[in-house]
Amino acid sequence: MLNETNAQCPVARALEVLGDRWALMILRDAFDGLRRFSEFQKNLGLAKNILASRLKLLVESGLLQLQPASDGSAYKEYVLTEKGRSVFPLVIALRQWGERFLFEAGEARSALLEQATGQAIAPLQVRTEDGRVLRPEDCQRRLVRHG
Amino acid sequence: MLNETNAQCPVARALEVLGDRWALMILRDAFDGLRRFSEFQKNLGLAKNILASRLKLLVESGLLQLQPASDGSAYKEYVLTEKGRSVFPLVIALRQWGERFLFEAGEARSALLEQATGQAIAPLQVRTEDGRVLRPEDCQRRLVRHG
DNA sequence: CCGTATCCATTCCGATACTG
DNA sequence: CAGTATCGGAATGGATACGG
Repeated sequence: MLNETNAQCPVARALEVLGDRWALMILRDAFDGLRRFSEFQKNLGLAKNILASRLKLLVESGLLQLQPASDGSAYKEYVLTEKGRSVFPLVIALRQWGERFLFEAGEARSALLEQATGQAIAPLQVRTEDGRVLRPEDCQRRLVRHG
Repeated sequence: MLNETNAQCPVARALEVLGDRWALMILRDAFDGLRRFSEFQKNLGLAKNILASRLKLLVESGLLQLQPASDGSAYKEYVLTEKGRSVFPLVIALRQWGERFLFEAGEARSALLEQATGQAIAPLQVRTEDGRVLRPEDCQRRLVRHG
């Protein structure tokens, strides 16, 4: 997918790992606390061979890590690494965008922002380091390229 | 891709639109100021028929909008709608994650956060509405489901 | 339970040629 | 310039069977 220009683009590189159809769904479930192969499979409803290959990719990419099962059983668990946990803002961005634009009025949107903490999440905003909110128009032609 | 469980998940819905191999790359370029068919094609290096179908999808999904060309030529331009501009934090999240984890030390990372504004972007953080930083561990089992 | 191996259907993508 | 039409190959996904 990457040509020479885009090989230097961090967005393009990130999409090489995360742009897959299942990667972010698996990570979403991992953030939800899922760890076991069968849990992912049940919740995602995808074929086992596909799940196996995606999990392997995520492990190889360093987003997930295989660990002994926490319940003492003989099996392994897939747990997020620091690199994987760092995808959190991305998943939240997806979630907020989906909530805002992809639900009809009738679909109980109000409940969607509630968390286990009982505390709503504030909308993600892009800010400069001095605290100003940065809008897309403000950084045209510099989002991608280096020079 | 969506089963019944995930059809109600805003992350899954968002990925139905944005999880495509090209959608976020096109939007990235749109944030960079690209508007014309040929500009996208040149920068992304994908086949014209593919680009045409993706642009059509993005227009149908309400992320892009066809407008008369700003330079007075006879052609049309693809410009971001409000819905499309709202993907901005997501692209920034991708970018920051890519910069942090997908570049080696030798690859001039320092320049990557510079913007046209000359001002660095602060790392995106997920916060509750009362201002506390929210980490993934804090909201297990409530990221996706409603009930 | 946790995968791997195999097979098949479908979808996606790139290249090319063509049109207004 | 901005697409559409067509085609072949590659990648993807699902189902099933099998093994540790």
